[in-house]
Amino acid sequence: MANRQLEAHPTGPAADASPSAGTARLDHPIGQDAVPGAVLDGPSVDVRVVAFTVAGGALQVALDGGPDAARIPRGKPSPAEPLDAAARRISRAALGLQEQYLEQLYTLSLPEPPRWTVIVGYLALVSSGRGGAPPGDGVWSDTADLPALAPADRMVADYALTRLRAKLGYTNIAFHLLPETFTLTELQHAYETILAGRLDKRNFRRRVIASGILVQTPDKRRDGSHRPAALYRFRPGDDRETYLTPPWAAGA
Amino acid sequence: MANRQLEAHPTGPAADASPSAGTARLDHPIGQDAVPGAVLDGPSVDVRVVAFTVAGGALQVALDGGPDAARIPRGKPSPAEPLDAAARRISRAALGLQEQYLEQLYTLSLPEPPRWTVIVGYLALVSSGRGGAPPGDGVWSDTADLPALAPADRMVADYALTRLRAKLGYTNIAFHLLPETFTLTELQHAYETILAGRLDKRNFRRRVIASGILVQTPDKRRDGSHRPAALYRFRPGDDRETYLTPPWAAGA
DNA sequence: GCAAAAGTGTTTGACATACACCCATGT
DNA sequence: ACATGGGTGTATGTCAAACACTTTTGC
Repeated sequence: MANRQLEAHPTGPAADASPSAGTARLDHPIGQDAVPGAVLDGPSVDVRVVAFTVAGGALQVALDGGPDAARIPRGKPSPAEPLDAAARRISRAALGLQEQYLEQLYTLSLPEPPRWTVIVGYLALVSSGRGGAPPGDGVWSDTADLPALAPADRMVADYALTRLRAKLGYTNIAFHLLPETFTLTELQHAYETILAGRLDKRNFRRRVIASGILVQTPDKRRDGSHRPAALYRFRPGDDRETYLTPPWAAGA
Repeated sequence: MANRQLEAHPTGPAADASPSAGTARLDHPIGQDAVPGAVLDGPSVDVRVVAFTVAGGALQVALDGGPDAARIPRGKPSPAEPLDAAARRISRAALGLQEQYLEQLYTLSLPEPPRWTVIVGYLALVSSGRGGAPPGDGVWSDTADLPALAPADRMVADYALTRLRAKLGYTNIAFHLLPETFTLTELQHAYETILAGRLDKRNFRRRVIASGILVQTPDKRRDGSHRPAALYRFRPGDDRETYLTPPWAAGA
């Protein structure tokens, strides 16, 4: 059944990026120190973190694995490690910085060779302040122009983007994509970038101010030959996302 | 492999129904040349289904395992089985009927002895038409008066209830708890039972009618010494829940 | 003084809420 | 005729959407 889903993805070249292709997959989750011929009785658990940031007016996703074998950052949780902790660790290793938001998305089971794998997908948001490219072979890749991905990676990435867009409508999640201080115009641009649409300046400002999650700093930003913009800060404490993440998520 | 047999699994039939139970793991991708005593490097995957129904004016949860060891119905997916399919199978085995709604909730990893376990939690809704008690040692237990549960079970159950309540506000999920035809008063009572609060009759009817998800049947129900009530039916097709379940969830 | 982005209010329609009485039936 | 639950409409407030001009700065 799951195979049908995978094969139904008409991504074309994506098929070649499938985990089973090529020999250069030394970092495959189970390829590390597997005892040849050992009985592997449970599935391999694979935590995959789809990390977004906003840069250059575009929504970007962190990928690693090099340009010809792009992959979503991933890793295996150790038995004693909560899944959320594993996702945090993987995210930080792949990005070289702290994500501002992390949320479990969905879990799926793939019967694919070389091994039964349970994939736990996570969504991470990274503030655009942390600028540069991720360390190692990681890159930030424009969501509008993604390289070929393995079908499972593409599913997880597509779903992460869907959820990110949906959550923009009813949460304050977008603030996690901005640097510590920012102007209202920058905030609005972040929304517009993710939603791929325009928003009314006055209505946007009214709503976001009325929501009470912003604090205006005394500082202003002088940007060019025009009036300087007031800088705002995300009010600490209103931080935690609420009911979509279980209260006990700390132990996940 | 032997460890799998040791894992407490009093579900009886449900556990035995798993294709992977027993010794013949011939379909395992790389387990063909099994070496006894080898390292068990993957976790046990445990799908747990929190099934709700409305009966007797109360919200109830399906439990099995007997009165002194009440547990949430559970089972193990086989490697080739999508998690959603496993949840459906477990749900039907435990309830002896088809659930009307099934949604993945959250995945957590427990280092607890006797073995590393990854729990995938599901929410199921059962229409109150299907009346009686579940088969075997299963019972419907009032949510207001739950027996003692293992901590993990209680977390999953509490979270399922939280999500159910939250989703009532912005989805049509509650229709899955009702029989095929029902009166508007019954529908309203279901909402009130779950939310533990009163709703205004006229506003409730106006909204639910305006939403367009109901079709009035030509029939009426004569109930007592009062005017008969019109029977409604949940319009088919508006059925599937939308953006909280991934589009590819069929393969999960 | 002009270009360029920041900032600011009012009007309008849609929707949620509060609220009370008549209707159809069985006894 | 009366008891019981089924069924209906109106007035009010809240909130989101549409819409255009003035302000501050650098050059």
